[in-house]
Amino acid sequence: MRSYDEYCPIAMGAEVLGDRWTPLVIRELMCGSERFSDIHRGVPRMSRSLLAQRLKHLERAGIIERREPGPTYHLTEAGRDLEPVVWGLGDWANHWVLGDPVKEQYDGGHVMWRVRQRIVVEELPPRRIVVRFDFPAATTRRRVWLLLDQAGSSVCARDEGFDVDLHVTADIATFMRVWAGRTTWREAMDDEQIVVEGPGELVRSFTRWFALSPFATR
Amino acid sequence: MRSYDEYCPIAMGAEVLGDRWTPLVIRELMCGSERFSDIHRGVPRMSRSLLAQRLKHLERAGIIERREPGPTYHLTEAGRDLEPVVWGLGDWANHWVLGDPVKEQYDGGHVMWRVRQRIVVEELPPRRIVVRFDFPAATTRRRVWLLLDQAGSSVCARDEGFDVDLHVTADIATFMRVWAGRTTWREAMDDEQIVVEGPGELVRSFTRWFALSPFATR
DNA sequence: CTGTATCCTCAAGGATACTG
DNA sequence: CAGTATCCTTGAGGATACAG
Repeated sequence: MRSYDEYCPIAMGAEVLGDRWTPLVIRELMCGSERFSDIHRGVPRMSRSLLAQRLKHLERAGIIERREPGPTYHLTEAGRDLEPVVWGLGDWANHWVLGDPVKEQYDGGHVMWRVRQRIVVEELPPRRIVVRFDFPAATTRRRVWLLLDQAGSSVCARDEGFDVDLHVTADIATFMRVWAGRTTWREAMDDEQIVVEGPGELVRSFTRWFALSPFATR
Repeated sequence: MRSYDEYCPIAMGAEVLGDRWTPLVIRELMCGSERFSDIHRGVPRMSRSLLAQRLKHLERAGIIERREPGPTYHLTEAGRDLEPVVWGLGDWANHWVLGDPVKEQYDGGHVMWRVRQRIVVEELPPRRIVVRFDFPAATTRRRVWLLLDQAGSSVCARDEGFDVDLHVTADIATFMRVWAGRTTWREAMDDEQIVVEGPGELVRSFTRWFALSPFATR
């Protein structure tokens, strides 16, 4: 982005945070992604070359640090200091501009990636769990597997013949509204917009380890 | 700006605040400008057509409100709610990225416009005061007049034959550093980087009604 | 003063393929 | 996995002139 050539902190800050995609890259780092591919999974519509470019730029600006081996990316002290600003922007938008999701956002893979980052590992049963999500109305990634494990969970978009423990079938818009805290599990399930099938014990524990968006509870 | 197509408050917020110049336009509104030309004087490197476009966009987004007659522009409730985010961004940059001013920023007109917005009207003598500022090292607007009045002050970049009460001659970089709170009047004057000439009473009251940047004292 | 209209340029960034 | 290289498009926005 071209400089504003103004000696003003707001202008300088906007030069750092104002590049396209940059706030989302920082969001991914704030949400725990450290590896190039993980960051990219959180911002999949951005090209890999552009992500590489942004990471370099942020590194030069002193916001992030690249560590070998790995490599992994981490917020520096300056970057961590920027977190409240980015969360503040999110809180503002959550209050004033977030509406219901629209079709262009119906991406099962993307929601599930965000979901995965929030799984409450401590509440998981002490064994591996596979959950299959079906979002018939999604425009991309209509079927996604969530592989949960206290050691580390992951999201998979290809059928690799897992033994599925839990089946979730959901209207993706409703699912996203629950995730965003705009409606409740109870209401969505009562309306059968979300159906969870599997062993009763798992179904009951589901909403304990499945945490909502960071903005849902604020 | 193209949409990110993500159902995420940070992405939505970035779509509003991420357009080029937009944070600076909001800054101007936060700092008290209401009229099109006044806003533009605060962001003079932006073209007028682009400013018009941004104002419309912000109005559609519910951040600002256009009032007739005038017209004047004002932050809405949503817009005022965004203020802490923008100030937060500024505070962050003030701490982590603001260095000393560089040549591209040596614009006497722009600094003085920012200065004017902060004049402490209550501390002014009860009559009209004209201050002439000379910035020999400035790249644009090397000479600027500040017209002070309890009814309303203004900045003028053309010699209109004023009776000048106070002459300020300054190295613009030092002047900007004082403005930003990175050095003091005392030090700058001791080094003769800033020289204030005029009636003793006015010279002494000068630093009372001349307030520094909002970021200087934070 | 408060914009609008038009033209034109340039560079950001999307798409795609490739590499160590 | 972690990028790089290249090509190519498009639309953002700068410059300028004009209008109510």
